[in-house]
Amino acid sequence: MSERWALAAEEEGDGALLAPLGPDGTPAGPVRREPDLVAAVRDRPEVARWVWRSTAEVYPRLLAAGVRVERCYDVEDAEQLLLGAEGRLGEPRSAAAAWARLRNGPVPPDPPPRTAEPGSQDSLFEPRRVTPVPFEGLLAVYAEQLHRHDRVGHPGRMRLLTAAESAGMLVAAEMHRAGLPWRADVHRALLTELLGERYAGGGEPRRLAELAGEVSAALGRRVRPDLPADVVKAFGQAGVRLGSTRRWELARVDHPAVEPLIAYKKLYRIWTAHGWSWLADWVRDGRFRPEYLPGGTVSGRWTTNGGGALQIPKVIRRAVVADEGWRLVVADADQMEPRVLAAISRDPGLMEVAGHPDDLYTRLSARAFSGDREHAKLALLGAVYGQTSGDGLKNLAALRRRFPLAVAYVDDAAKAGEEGRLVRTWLGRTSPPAVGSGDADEAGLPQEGGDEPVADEGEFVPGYASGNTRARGRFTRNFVVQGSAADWALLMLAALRRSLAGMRAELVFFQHDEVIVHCPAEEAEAVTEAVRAAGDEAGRITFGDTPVRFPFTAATVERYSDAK
DNA sequence: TAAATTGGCGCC
DNA sequence: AAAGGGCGCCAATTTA
Repeated sequence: MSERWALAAEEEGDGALLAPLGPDGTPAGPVRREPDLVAAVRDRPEVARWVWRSTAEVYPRLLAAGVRVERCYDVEDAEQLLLGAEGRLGEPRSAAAAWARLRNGPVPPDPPPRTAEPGSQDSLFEPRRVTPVPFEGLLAVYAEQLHRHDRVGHPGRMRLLTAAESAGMLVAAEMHRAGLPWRADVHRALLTELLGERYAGGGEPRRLAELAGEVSAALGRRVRPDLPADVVKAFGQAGVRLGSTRRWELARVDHPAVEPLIAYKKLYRIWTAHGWSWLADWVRDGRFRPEYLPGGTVSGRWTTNGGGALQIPKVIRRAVVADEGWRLVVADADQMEPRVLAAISRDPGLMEVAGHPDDLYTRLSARAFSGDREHAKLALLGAVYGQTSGDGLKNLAALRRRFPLAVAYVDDAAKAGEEGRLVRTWLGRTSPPAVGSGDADEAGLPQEGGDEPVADEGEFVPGYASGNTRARGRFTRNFVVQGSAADWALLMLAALRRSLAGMRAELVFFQHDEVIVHCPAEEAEAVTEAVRAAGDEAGRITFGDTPVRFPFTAATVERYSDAK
């Protein structure tokens, strides 16, 4: 049937340790050592799931040898998710730590996170400094983890979550390997067009220097536009008081320096964040290969390491061009937040609105906002983000009248946060505890030790400032929606990956609710269909039996910038 | 002098 | 008119 094997790379050399696993996760045969990890996997196509310490440690080696696996179980990722579910977030998550806890031994701290170095696109191949765990430890931790799934609030959902995020780990490694097609020549031409030529001695390109000159001329003295303090001072001398140099504040000021200043800031950003040095650092052989970290944010959204892959400015997307004869299928999930809110709150009205593939906000506005789509959208996003002022509040009242369960769902999450309780996504990813709350979670599980996670020390101290309490409420309010959307996205990616397995198409980019698949032109139609199917399938698997649809806007293009 | 923080802005 | 969630990255400034 579905065979499961545990696998570990030997610390030295190419060898591997392996063991077949029984239904309860314990070894079903002797541990064996084989001299070639890649061959060990390649020669066992019947294995349906590989259990290993860390996907990032093992899978790049397999991919480099052209070997893919169907499924895996990432023990360290699962440890992190289980610790969260148990209200123990912040305890070390390494397999070595989990093994130490099982034996009541001293628990080693986690190694610090690695940051990708510019230029070293193969950072995934560099072994991470980890505390080694013996193979018997890995086996024991895995078997124990299976039991721990049974003790959380929703065991079935938790099993789905750990399996899905493990699938995400496979996708992440495969996307890193494939890379986003990137035309350096197009990028360079774009930079020259926007920024002007570079001067020989370095420094700002021509267009930036010109704009800096215009700003200075308008303010009557030399100003460095990239220094907020200098800008505020110069405006002050010109009789304009600024609290900051943020764009929205500048845009309200009537002064001839504003326009060139805003233009400067926009171009400066492109120059520093996605300019010539970025190109030299991150694009190699026509591909941009960021390192993806599934579950890199507390809410479960992915992050990337190096190159700012999730913040590629729209104007730069012209450099993302499919290979000759190939296309990019660019697909965006439509109105994901309200659809997810409908599914998790089970609000009948909102589920009905979200039960169609056409524009949700239009339907919403027809129901509760006399056809005003913008108001409908603002009200819903305001509810999800915890907006505290503006039009949002009046519109929120209308939303609450028509969709009481949906609004109550996020209100309850906000209340939980304000009271220092934990909240969870639909599949069971848990919010980090409020630092300073010190309480065990609602399941009444004790918290070991007095050390809180070091992150955010000093924020959210109850009783210190009500502003922090409210901020905590906004965070948990958003967490349940954003995080459940991330749950869905994992299942969507897993489903899409499965459908693409028989094609030449490759997933090359993922950004929260958007995917890019690079494929031969003749496969584009099938890929588009696969994406659409993956969206709805993920909706069914993640959220169960609801009428909510998860449609995509998909475009087949040669350049990323031509989508939407 | 190196590490941590700040301001700003890109994306969702 | 002004404001609400999550990030990463850069340059400058402050802190240790």
